[in-house]
Amino acid sequence: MNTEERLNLIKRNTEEIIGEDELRFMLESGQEINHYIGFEISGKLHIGQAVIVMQKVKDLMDAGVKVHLFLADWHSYLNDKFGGNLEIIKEIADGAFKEILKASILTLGGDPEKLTFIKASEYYATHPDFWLTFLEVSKNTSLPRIERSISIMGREEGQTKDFGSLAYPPMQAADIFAMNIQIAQGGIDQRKIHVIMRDTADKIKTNMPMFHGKRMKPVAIHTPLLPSLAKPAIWPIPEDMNKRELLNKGKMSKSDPNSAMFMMDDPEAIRKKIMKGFCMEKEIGYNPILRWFEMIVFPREKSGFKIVRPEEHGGIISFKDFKDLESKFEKGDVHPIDVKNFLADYLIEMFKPAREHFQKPAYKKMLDRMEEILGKIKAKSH
RNA sequence: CCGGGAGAAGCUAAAUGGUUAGGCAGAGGACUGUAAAUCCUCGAUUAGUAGGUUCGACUCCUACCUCCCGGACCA
Repeated sequence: MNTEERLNLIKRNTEEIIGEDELRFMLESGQEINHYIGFEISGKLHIGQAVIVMQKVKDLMDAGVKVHLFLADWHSYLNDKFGGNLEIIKEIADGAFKEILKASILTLGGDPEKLTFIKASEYYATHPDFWLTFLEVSKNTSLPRIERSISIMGREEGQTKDFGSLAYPPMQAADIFAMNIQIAQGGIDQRKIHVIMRDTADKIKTNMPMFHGKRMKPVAIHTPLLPSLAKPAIWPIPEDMNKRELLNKGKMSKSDPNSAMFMMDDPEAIRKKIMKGFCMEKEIGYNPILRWFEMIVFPREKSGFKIVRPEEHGGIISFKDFKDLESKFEKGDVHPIDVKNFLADYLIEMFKPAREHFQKPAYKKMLDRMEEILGKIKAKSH
């Protein structure tokens, strides 16, 4: 693969890349590039993470980048995951959660053995100078900025937060510096923190961001968020609102079981969730189902695909690319049921490896154990 | 630590001490070749916890817990 091919692989299906010049420079140098993406330890990964985010991890692997999956156990504690129980968080991080990440990459056709995991708590224990970097980031960022960046933790604005949660953004930035990362990956919701990271990069002295002897700001790669299939909060959407923007805002939430889909969902559950999806006939402005085609199906079916329907509903119809699907949908040549049926079948087939992986007793046990813990925490908090 | 306020379903919210309205979300059904919209149906053996007063407590009292707001302490 030449530089251009590697760059294109890294860039495809991203929302944005901050620092493309640096990225190009690094690729041209031929030197090893360190990537990282942090995961909070929560329950199962919804497919926005397992498919969209992990596909980018695989792209980076394929482009010859050294990828690292950062298990952010301390961050999860700060963000009250698993009832804020750090011991449970650590256990899940080493068990079910890591296994889910491996299964994701397996499903996407990658080699789980090539993934490098780093657990935050272990990293901090062996790298005490992390904390000086943490202070340096903190010292060079304003309080309002930290507060603004904190919405990524899934909190509403104005909601009360403890002081510890303010440590989260500088920690995340310091993680990147301390581990000598050149590419920080995340969903577009991570943007504010990554910008803080890049803005403070020049001020850092202890773990100066370097690339083979040259000072360099880490690059940020952001993937789009897979929208929830639920109907928008307001419908019909007023003329002056940007439908696409709204669609991205309605991201999937794990806490809402109906808005989130998981790779290990059984076929009936997948089908049901797709069928429940909001999908207006001929509406292409706000249509999460079509957006899923754009984000999941077309990147994998580069030469297009066809939908086989009963004769009374039009018979076989094929699409060469997303625009083609959109225009046919807008004209009413394709019905919501047609695309829903196809999408359900497609996802059921696509997630088969993950489903089978977690049917193996050892892994199933891990999942069950995690569900059990989550259930207990839920019961306790009521 | 002191003072003040609050705690009712997933969220929100009314009811002079008389046996928990309503709204949103959710579930089921009808109608659409999906979903949405609309229409029907359902949902707390129960009010932060534990006691007490009373014929009767969400409502009054006491203690404790949690959260919010002030103040004190500033070595």
